[in-house]
Amino acid sequence: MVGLWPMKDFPKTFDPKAVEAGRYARWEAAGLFACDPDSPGQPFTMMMPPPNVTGSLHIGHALNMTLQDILARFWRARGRDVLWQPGTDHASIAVHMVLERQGVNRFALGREAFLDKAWAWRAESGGRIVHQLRRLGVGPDWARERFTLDEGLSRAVNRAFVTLYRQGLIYKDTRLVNWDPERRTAVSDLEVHMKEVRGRMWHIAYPVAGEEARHITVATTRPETMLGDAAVAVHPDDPRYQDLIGRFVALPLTDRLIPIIADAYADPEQGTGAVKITPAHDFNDYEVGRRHGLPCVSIFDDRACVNGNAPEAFRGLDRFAARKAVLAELEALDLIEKVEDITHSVPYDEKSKATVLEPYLTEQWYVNAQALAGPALQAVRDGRTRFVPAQWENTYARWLEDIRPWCISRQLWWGHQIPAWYGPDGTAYVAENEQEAQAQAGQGVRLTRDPDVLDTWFSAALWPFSTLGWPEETAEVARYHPGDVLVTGFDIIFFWVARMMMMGLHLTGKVPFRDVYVHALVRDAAGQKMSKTKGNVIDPLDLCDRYGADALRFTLAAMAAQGRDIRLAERRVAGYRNFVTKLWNAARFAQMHGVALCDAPDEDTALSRWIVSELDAARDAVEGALEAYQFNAAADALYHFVWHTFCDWYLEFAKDAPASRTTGFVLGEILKLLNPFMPFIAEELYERLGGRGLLAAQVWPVPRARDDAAVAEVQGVIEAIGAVRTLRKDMNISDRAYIALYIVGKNSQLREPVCDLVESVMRMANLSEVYFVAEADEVPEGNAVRFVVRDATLVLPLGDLIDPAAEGARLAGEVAKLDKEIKGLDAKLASADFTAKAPAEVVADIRARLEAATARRARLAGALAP
RNA sequence: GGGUGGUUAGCUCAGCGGUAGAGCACCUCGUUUACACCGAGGGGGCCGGGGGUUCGAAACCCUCACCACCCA
Repeated sequence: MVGLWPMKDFPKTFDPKAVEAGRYARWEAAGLFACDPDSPGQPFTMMMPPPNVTGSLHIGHALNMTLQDILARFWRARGRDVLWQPGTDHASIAVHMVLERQGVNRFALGREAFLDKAWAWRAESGGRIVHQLRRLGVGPDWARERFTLDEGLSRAVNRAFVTLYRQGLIYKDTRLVNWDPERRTAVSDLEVHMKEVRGRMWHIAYPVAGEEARHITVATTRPETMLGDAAVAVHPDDPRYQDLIGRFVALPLTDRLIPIIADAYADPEQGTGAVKITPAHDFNDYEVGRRHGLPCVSIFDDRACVNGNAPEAFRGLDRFAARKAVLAELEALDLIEKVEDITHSVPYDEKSKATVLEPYLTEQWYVNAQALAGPALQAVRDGRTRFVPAQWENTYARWLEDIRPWCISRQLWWGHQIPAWYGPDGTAYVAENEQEAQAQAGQGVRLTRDPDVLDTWFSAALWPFSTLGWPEETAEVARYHPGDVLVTGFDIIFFWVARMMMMGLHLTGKVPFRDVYVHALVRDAAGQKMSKTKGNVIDPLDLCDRYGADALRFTLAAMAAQGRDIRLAERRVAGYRNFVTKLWNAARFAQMHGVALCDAPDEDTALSRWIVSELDAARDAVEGALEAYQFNAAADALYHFVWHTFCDWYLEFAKDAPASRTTGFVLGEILKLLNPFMPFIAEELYERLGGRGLLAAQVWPVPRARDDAAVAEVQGVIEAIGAVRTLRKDMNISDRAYIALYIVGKNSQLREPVCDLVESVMRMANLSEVYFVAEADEVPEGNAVRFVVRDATLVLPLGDLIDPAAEGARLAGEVAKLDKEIKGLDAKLASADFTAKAPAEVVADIRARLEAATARRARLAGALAP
């Protein structure tokens, strides 16, 4: 099959847009991405971290998905039955926010109508990201796509909840939580974003009860919370306040007396050393309050407006208005001693970063995470689950060792409604469905379901097995669980990885995955985290448009070095786009000369055996790197082989006889090796070169015997050509001046390889003739440039083109350089410590280097002498 | 305050006990039909500072400085 594509249809550059969509559709239609439970292949399971249903593709997703797709395509080609499980999570609070932004007020609308709107939104624009993923060329098993609110996954959630509840590991408790007063819901400790903001520190004098003239001064950034103060604390050893401990202050603006207590929480160095204690509105104060049995009086309602526990005058004011009112009153009473401008950390909600969160005392559902953490820690300690890079084990372990109860209820509507029903007396009946709850309560008891939903991460924690049908004992659970690897970013080790470990081990007895590959964060070229507000966001779809998905994918892989963030500069993408073009043109060259893909190379030439050996080395490097999740090393090996070995040398040599089986063979193998990284162009070229079927369905190249002798031969030729080129440039000989080359050494190891490739050598080094001579005096008289390659002296008789003095100086310089090297190596070998203590192979290596340098010096000196 | 990672060529980064590397940028030459998104050649580094371990350190240990992130 020759001339399959007329040259006018094989332009000089690859147009990604023209082929990407069509290629993807063909892969999908061919069922290429589907797992095959009946296949004899060993399963390879990878759970896609489900993107948020409100999300759209950002560069972090692009990295995460590209790396997974590389693994999926690689292992599939190596014969594994790959299940890459896709889906999205329902993102409770994010969906609420999306609808809020559209002007939907859920409290006005009511639960059912709100949920209708949420589902309608999801049907229309939810999961946009799932379609964007196709632009990247990534291929999970779309037929198995799941959503965390799917019926099966919801059943898994109920089963998990009920199981843990019956085991006493889920319970209700009243404690302080982080509260979002706008959405009126609890939020996770992990979803609190501490932001440094300018604020003020007010110093307020509290009158000591029964001593009109005496005050104790407390400092606070939140004066409005004084209405809920339960005490003033001083350090037990603080000499200033010894006589006040146990006495009371008259809390201004109220008619309450509150005690002055001694607690080490009060820092004598800070401010006045006295601190107001508001147990219902501050996490630290809550602990102090518990230690001292103080009342815990909340002065806010769920919207953070002052409630009935505060004096009449302030009721109904929101927290910001309340602050103004309190300050005005205190001012009027002349109790404000000082106001300082400060910067301090204020808790905002992670999602919008706009709402100030409020510590708020409520009853919520909790998971006893401490009980689940032990097995999760143990599984990593004994290696059943392995972090790559391993350093993340520490992060994981430190968090689990110090884990707090996991608040799983949210006062939201979009999500898994908690499977708990209450009787009229408040008794809770926890069951997988209402019928069972009714059965527990007894017929005729009126039940009301708990209105709250679960933290989205609760269902996400079940993802590795709920997607496979758990709690049913499905064939998929048996085959694909536990998974082989989870590829994710470090930012969700706590949110997700740790929780999957805890839930997976507890509910299934197995770790959810063997390896956790933790990749970097993608930053901008200056190392800044990308954010919309900074305006430094790089849009992966835009990069795909401008450079092609293959170039973007290859860039991300090439920069994904372990343990380091990626600073993505656009010119790197452009650079790898150039690599795509280079590959394209290599194939174009082959096509022009009628090369077609071939199952086996020629065996009869050193050139062929050399490139096949180099190809095999590249295959080996890529395999080893991918098995170890060293994506950058794999990409580098491919880049170097394709460009600097295949294109720069092999194709140049091959120009004398381009249409060889070897060229067709090596090109085909290159496409297979590149397929995981740049699937679009690889597939396109595979077809253009007459490949059968789809490239993406081909098996990975098998190892081949390498021929070290052929490698050494061709490398000698390459060195000789390189040496001639360098010398020409040094001597300022134009590329167009064709000159003769004399190789001194009739039995040189260079002789045969150079003779075999002499046409190429002459073309590549711009030579007019190549002569082999036995002795240096056979070279014609006159000025010449001499240099040494391996065991031969090469001479370029250049006559008047060179200045003999300059050439003599150049040679002397070379000799001096070698003398220095020889001296260094000699010194090393002269050291008894070195020869005695260094490993034998290192000593032998130094000896060999010394010998080579000495021989080289002798040849150069010989050239210098006559 | 506690923890983690980083500091290697102008830039972005590999390498992590045995001759300092890549890509981009830069300089010189080149448009002979695969490719100027190219080819050929070249310059450029006390591997953050200081100690130590070792026959040998960019790499291992200690320490300091600065940067980034995570947790309080």
